[in-house]
Amino acid sequence: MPKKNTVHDVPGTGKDPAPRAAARLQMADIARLAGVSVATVSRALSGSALIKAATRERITQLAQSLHYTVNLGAQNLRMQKNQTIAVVIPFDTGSRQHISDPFFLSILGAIADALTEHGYDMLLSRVDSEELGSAARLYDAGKAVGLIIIGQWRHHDQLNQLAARKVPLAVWGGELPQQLYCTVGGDNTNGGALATAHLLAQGRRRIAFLGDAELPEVWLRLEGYKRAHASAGLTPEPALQVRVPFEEEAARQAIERLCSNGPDFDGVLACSDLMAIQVIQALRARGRKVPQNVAVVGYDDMPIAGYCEPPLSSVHQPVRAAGQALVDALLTMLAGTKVSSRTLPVQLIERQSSHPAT
Amino acid sequence: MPKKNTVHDVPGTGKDPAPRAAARLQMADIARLAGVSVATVSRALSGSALIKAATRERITQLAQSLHYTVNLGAQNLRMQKNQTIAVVIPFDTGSRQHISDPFFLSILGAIADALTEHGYDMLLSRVDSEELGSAARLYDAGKAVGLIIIGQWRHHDQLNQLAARKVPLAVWGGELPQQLYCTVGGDNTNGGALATAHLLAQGRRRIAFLGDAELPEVWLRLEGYKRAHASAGLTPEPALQVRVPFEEEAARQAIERLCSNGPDFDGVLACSDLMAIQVIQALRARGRKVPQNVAVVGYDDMPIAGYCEPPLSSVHQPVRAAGQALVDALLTMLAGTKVSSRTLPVQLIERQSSHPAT
DNA sequence: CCCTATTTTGCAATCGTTTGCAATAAAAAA
DNA sequence: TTTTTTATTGCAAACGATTGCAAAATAGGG
Repeated sequence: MPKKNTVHDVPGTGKDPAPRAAARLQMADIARLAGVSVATVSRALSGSALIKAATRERITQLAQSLHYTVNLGAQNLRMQKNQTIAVVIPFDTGSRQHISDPFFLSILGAIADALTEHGYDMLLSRVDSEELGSAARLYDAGKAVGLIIIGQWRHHDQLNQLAARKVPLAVWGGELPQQLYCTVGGDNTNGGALATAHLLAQGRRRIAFLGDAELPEVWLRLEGYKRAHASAGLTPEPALQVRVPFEEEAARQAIERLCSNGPDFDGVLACSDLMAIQVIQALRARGRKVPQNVAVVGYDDMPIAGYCEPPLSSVHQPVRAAGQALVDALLTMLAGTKVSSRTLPVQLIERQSSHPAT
Repeated sequence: MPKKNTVHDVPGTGKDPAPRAAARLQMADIARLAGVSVATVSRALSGSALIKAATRERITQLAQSLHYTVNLGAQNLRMQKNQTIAVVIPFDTGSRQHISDPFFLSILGAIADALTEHGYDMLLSRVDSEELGSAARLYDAGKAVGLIIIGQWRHHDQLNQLAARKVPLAVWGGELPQQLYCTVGGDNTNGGALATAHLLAQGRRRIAFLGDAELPEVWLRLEGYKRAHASAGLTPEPALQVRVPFEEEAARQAIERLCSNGPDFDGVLACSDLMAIQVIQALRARGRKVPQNVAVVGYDDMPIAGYCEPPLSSVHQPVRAAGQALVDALLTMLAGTKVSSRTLPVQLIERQSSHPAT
């Protein structure tokens, strides 16, 4: 059988009986149309000085008018390059809803922008956080030259394994002791400390901490919480440190449990704004006033924080800078330079949820 | 001359002779290690029955232990296939913040899931909405086989041009008259009508409509708003239809202007939850109570809607279904079947922001 | 008008896979 | 054993681009 599969169906021609998808234009087509060889077309399109200016111009025009663009797959193959970075958003089995946390989404936007700026494409992929290792699939398969992983969750070890395999990797999260990979993250310890100190300064003495300390970032915030207490010469009550996962309704339930059984409290540090908002609502439902009876501070300082009722105090994370930093880290890594983890400064935004009514 | 041009020049590095990026493993390596030809490896890894079971097993093991995966770029090239879809999020020049609207982000998550389910990879890209045409770059360059565009904004025409060029395209947005491309969207007209009818049923008679009617989706909602008035035998006052772009603070300002100058109103239909929340806050600041003085309904029904104070009535859009539908539409289109636009049902979720206090 | 520089162009090999076909090895039949 | 079949494997030509080198075309000098 002859090489039949090289159908050069010029789009739109004739009455092709099989409604094939408009045959892709390729360099050979342009070459034929311009009456030159593919080599010439290739050089012309890449602006090589070897090609006579007139020819180059003519070819460029032609390509443009036909909306021809070199096939990046083939180009990458030949040139051994690849301008794609995979961004991985892990989700928890079962409640696969992490992507809905506004914070992760906004950092995603920041990363997208930073990558675009550097001329990279972004491959987005969700993987089960239990199988973070499989995040490297895209790397192993050569679809991406590096990985940015949003959140380390409880899988420090898997990330370490990836790093050990020399997979280029930048992770949004907290810096941990035995860490082989590079992280970029907000200063969680300081964030926790700032918020706690602020609440203490308001005279609150029984501050509940809501978050899942199994997650490195949260654990660090808890450290800050403890540290702030220590600096004030206080010891926080363990029962006030409540394990609350990043899940729908979890914060509300936690508060309700706390109100019913738990020790009393007059302040709350929640590990996300979403949690904080639920807390406020739950407290309201119980007839406790915010901030009069209980002062509440959230985390992340998403846009909604400013629009709540009462406006929510929150620890601001520098999202745009974070995206930039992650991308920078990965790219310098790819350039062969060793990079160390970075901690970005955070800032407490005080609003009414943690102030006596004015 | 020997094939010397395989210089793995790491970008930026000057004269480093050694520190090359961990040479990528390829099929030839596996072949050498297994003592067979690449053809055999290729067949073994694809599970061909031509290869003796024992050999196949041995090769598979070897590849696995070395974390080898076929290079998808090369594979795609050879097999003329491509399992990547580009998802485009347009942003407005200047205020490049559309991606921060929680709604777009959550639909993004839904699309990601649907694509993963079908075995497609997702390339995320942001483009200036003024140059929507350039969204096709990824398609022309063969990096993606089709496009999903989130929001048509004010660029119906550019989308039509893309469609005319036969770029496989599915767009989240409203269905318009002269439309060549396929859209999937919520039933905006009905959404607008439902919300308005609800407000009318609460006895509200002067309902402000906040949104930018230049956007097709908003325009359709406005149609619904008018239709609902008509069915009730009423005529809405034009001055109550306020043009508010999807921008930070815009809704607040609009409400303030309305309170100061504009005609009086006792109900508001806002075109996103974010707007609605700003509205509530702005009204509060003016001393007007929600819902007693003014009833407010939002749009999208994002998770925050339920957590506001008061909880926000909103028109729920089926985000997950939307993601699925977009992906389905594009994939059937790619399969060669013609698909027509789809309108998904929406649902009014009544909460306290539009009810008399109970 | 011929010969040598200098531009422009094209040939062909290559990137990492897949796959039709021919070649080899093993098994079955004679 | 020799011959025929039937399992296994390898060769080599694609896929759509890039690029070193040589060939062709043009220009410059006698």
